[in-house]
Amino acid sequence: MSLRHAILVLLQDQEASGYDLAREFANSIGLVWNATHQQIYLELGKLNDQHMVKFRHIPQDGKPDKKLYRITEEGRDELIRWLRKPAAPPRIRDAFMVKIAGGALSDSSSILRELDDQADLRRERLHTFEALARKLDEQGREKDLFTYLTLRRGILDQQAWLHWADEVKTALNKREILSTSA
Amino acid sequence: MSLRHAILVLLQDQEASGYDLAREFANSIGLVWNATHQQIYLELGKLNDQHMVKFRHIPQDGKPDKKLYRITEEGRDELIRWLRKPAAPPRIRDAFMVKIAGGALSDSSSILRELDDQADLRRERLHTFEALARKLDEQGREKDLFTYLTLRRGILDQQAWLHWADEVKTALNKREILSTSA
DNA sequence: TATTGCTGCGCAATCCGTTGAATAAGTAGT
DNA sequence: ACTACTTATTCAACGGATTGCGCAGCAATA
Repeated sequence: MSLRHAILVLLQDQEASGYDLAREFANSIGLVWNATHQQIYLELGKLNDQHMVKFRHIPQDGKPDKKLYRITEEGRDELIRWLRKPAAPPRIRDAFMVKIAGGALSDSSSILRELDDQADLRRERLHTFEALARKLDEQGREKDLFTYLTLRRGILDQQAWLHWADEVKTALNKREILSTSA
Repeated sequence: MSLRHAILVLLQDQEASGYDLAREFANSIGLVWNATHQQIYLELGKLNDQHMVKFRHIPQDGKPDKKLYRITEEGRDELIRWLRKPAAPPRIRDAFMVKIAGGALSDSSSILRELDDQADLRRERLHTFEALARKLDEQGREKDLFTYLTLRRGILDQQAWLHWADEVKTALNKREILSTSA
C-alpha cells in the first residue's frame, strides 16, 4: 500500500503531472516500485481527496491540458509518519524462478534460451544504471546521494543475477554432456 | 497469475494437501513466490473446477480430515504450455527502497537502524539457504539440481543485498561526519 | 496520405491479494 | 487448569492491481 508514498516522494522535489509521474515510474523509481498510469491517476485522485496533494489546472495549446500536482503540508506529514515506521518485507513473485524450480519438466535448451533473453535484459539495465550512476558521481551533488544509492542497489542486483546465470549455464551444460554421452 | 503454476510444480513430485503446500510456500518455494494459505486453498478450488487437479478425501482421527490433491493430465499439459512461453518480468515493489529513494527527508540514524534490522533478516536467510544448499550438494542427487540452483539464486541475492548495505553504511557515516563537523 | 508515436487524462470490469475470522480437536508446555 | 501451538479447511469483505477501452490533438515518418 505504498504507491501513495512513492508518489509523495517524487512530488517532494517538484510539481508534476500524472503523466510526468508515470514516466518516472517507468524509469527512475521503477527500479524500486512500478505502476501503470491508470494506478497513478487513480491514486492521485485519492491523494487529492485526502488533501495530501493539490493541483492547478494548466491549459496548453498544441498539447492537452494538464494538472500539475504538488504535495501539501498534510502530505508531507503523512510521508514522514510512513518513513518512521518499519517497512514490510517485499513479497517475492518471480515467475521465471518458478520455472527454474520446476525445471525438471523442461528441456535444458529451452531454459537456456529464456535465460539468455533475460540476461540480455539485465545487461541492458546494468549499463543504463551504471551510466546514470557515473553521471551522478561526477556531479557529486550531495542531495543526489540517495538516488545514487538506489542505483547502486540496482547495479549490484543485476550483477548478482548475471553471475547466477553463468552458474546455471555451466551446470546445465555439464548435465547436457552427461545425458547425451550416456 | 502464476500461483497456479507454482502449485502445479509442487504437485508434480507428490500428492499434497493445501496445508502441505502452504508449508512449502513458507519455505522452499517461498524463496521465489509467496502466498498465504487462503490464496492457496482458493486456487486449489479453482484448479479443481478446471480439472487441473483432483483430490481424494482422507478422514483422519485425532486430526481434521484432509484433501490430498494430485495433478491431472490436463494440469500437466497446462504447466508445460506455461513453461514454454516466456515469463513476464517480475514487478518490483520494495517499500524499503522507496524509503531510501526518499531518504533525504529522514535522518541518517533512523535509516541505519532499519538497515540493520533488514540486514539481520537477510543474514539469517543467507545462513539457512547455505545450509540447505550444502546438504543438497553432499547428497548430490541429480534431480535436486533445480532446487539447488534456486537456492543459489537466493544466496547470491542476499549477499548482494548485504554488500549494498555496507556501501550505504559507509556513505551515510561519511555524510554524518561532514554534517556534524560543519 | 496513412500510420505510428507522444502528450495527457480518465472509466469500468474483473481479478488478485490481504486481513480477519470461524470451526474443530489434539498436543505440549507453564 | 490454562494457554499456546499445530493440523486442516473455509468464508467474507475490502482494497489493490491489471486489462481493456475511450477521447483528443499534434508531430513526424514512411
